[in-house]
Amino acid sequence: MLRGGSYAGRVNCIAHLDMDAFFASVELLRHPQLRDEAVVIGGRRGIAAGEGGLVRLRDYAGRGVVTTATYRAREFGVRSGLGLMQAARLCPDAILLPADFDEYRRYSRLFKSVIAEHAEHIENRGIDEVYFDLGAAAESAGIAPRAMAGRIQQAIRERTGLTCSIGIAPNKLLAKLASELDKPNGISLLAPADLEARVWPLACRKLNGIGPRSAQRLTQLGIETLGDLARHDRQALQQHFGQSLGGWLHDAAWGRDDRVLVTSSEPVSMSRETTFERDLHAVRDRNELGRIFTALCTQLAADLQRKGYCGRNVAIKLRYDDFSTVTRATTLPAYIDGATAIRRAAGLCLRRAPLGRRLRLLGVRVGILRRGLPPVAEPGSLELF
DNA sequence: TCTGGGGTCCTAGGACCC
DNA sequence: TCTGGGGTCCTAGGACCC
Repeated sequence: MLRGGSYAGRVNCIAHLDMDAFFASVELLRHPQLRDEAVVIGGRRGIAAGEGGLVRLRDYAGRGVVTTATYRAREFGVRSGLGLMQAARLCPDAILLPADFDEYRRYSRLFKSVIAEHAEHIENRGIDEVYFDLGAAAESAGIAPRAMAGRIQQAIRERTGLTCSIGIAPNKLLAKLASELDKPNGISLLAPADLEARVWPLACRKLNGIGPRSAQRLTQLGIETLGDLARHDRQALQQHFGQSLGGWLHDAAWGRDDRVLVTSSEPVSMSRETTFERDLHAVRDRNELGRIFTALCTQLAADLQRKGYCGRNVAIKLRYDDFSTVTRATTLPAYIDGATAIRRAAGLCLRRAPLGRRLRLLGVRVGILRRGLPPVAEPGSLELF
């Protein structure tokens, strides 16, 4: 089934545009007095206001990770994904702000609408990134790609007050890599001829698609840089990582990527999950767990209905106190979008999961989505037959 | 007092059908 | 009766990304 649109025509000059420290920069627009402070976005609901209405990282106690940090905070080693308690050790004086996703989404729509005024074929990559066909945009404006990128960067800055970095390359893989090379507020071109000098010295982990696990396995083979990877025997990589991943790793190190721009897509699944304030036990904390479970199903049903989708696969996710994770799923004969139906199916999944040890997270997901309302079981309709 | 929440895609294996 | 192959649907886990 075709799940959206793509654009493959005459693409030889792709741009990857990445907003600089997006959430943190939006917060600095709202709190300009914090511009020279180390600011960390993160934590969980209900960060209490401290002295002067501000919470310092050292005053925070509880679970949670850094979502984003300002460049000032990054100087202390604070990065996305770091536990807040660890971040507090590195930079106790940093200001901690809760995430305001409604506001970030508003700025996201704004900067993307600015790009859309200059470029036609745009691929969304989440809240703060896009790919687009810079070659076509530059051609219709009658200027060089780099000048076009500068024009868009400037327009975004004027309209949003935010800076971004743009990578320009013949394909998405290299464009993504390029946008990281000169952050913040940079523009970088990466041509195939630059591979040896500018790409191969980089750590494998820099490549979009090589995560912590693959990087570790590469290290075990003595492969640290993309140059090491490029020089490694392709067959040997395929022996080690499998036909598909091994081949991809080798191609990627050589800057080869023929993915097209995906300019529209339909969601595959929607989910809600929550990490508890403290670990809960399925039996001893039965009531509290039940309330949270039902609330997740209710929120998920509201999400589906607001966006106009129903689905027929329901899954739950459990994370135990040792951070191990299990999932249980069930596919239903009919599409649903209601809280009660989701709760019922999710409840059956829960019964199939091990509940002996304490839980730190519970999640509910609906998949096999379809646009529209679920079929209504009309009372008495069987009598027609 | 380590480790959020929302996603996508891939793989392996089993059930079932032809 | 036995053997085998291909295709589809489904579950569970895992890697990765923003």
